[in-house]
Amino acid sequence: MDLQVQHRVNEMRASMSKLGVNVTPRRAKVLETLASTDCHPTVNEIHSEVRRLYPSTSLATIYNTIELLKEAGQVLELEFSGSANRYDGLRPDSHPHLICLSCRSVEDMDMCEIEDVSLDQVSHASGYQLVRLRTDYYGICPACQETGEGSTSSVVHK
Amino acid sequence: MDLQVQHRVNEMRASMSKLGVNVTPRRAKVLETLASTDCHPTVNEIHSEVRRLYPSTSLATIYNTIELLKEAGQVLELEFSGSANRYDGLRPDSHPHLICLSCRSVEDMDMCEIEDVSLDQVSHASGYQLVRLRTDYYGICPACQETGEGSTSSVVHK
DNA sequence: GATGGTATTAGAACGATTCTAATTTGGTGG
DNA sequence: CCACCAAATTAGAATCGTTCTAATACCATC
Repeated sequence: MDLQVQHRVNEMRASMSKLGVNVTPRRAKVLETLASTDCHPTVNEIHSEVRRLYPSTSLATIYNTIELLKEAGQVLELEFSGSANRYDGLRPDSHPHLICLSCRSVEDMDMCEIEDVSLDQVSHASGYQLVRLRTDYYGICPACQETGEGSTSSVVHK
Repeated sequence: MDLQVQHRVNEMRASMSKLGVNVTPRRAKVLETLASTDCHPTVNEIHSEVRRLYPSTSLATIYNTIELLKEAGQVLELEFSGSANRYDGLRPDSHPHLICLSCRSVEDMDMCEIEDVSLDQVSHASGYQLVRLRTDYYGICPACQETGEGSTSSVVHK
């Protein structure tokens, strides 16, 4: 396993242990899967991956583990109503994403010149106790533009 | 009907007509419902409201009308995976919201000092053809803080 | 080896959304 | 006034992601 992945998995483990949750082999494999990709996998994708090692693993275990990770603040959940939620275990803090309306890819957006307004700032101004921020840009990714997928209005509005 | 509401409904009608969609009485009532509130209603809430005038209206008509409004770019859809989507017909352009994790309220966030990074800017830097931006702040609203709903970690993480 | 608590499983239940097929409506031309 | 057509609408089925439930498996400790 890549050293960086290993390091991130250890962080997650530590966080869970601190909550009194014990990290079983299946759970560990969920952590590793999340720490190994920046593709923001769905529960099903994680499930498939865990099954390669533990073929009898049920979906419930994945949902369960993700719930625990959420409680530990170690995974970021991106909700979608029409399709499956996506999860980011590499960077559980709030950060912006680029979402392709055509191929449904989700990638981190890292632009040095973009600075998110801090939660503290908005908390103070609004009176809310804020814990999280969602910032997602929706459009057509460069790859889909090339194949012409991004040119019809139906796709854009889908 | 309030003049401002009337004005907004007319805008929506015009947009739909331009697409060749005709605005039937039931559809008009959906528009009016959306234009009359800044509470970001769910499909069910709109359905109930439309039923007060046309009791036989089915849910499908509401979904259908909202789909048409989306195509016309006249409603903003806020997706949630665990609960029903919310709709903003007053301001169909991308704008930030404050979402309470306790009472599930959704309100517009209007802070003059906050300036969203423009889609054009991010489009240029990322290579995406961007059409929409989602910016939502999650936390506990002032009302829920008072009733102590915001103090338990379970609520925060729910 | 028995006991108790946690983890896990399979499948049922749930809820929002979408789909489908049948019916209704409203306008147009005979 | 009626027949006809296209669009709108309906009720209910189907779908799909997620959550719940009850039973079973696992594992440490006594």
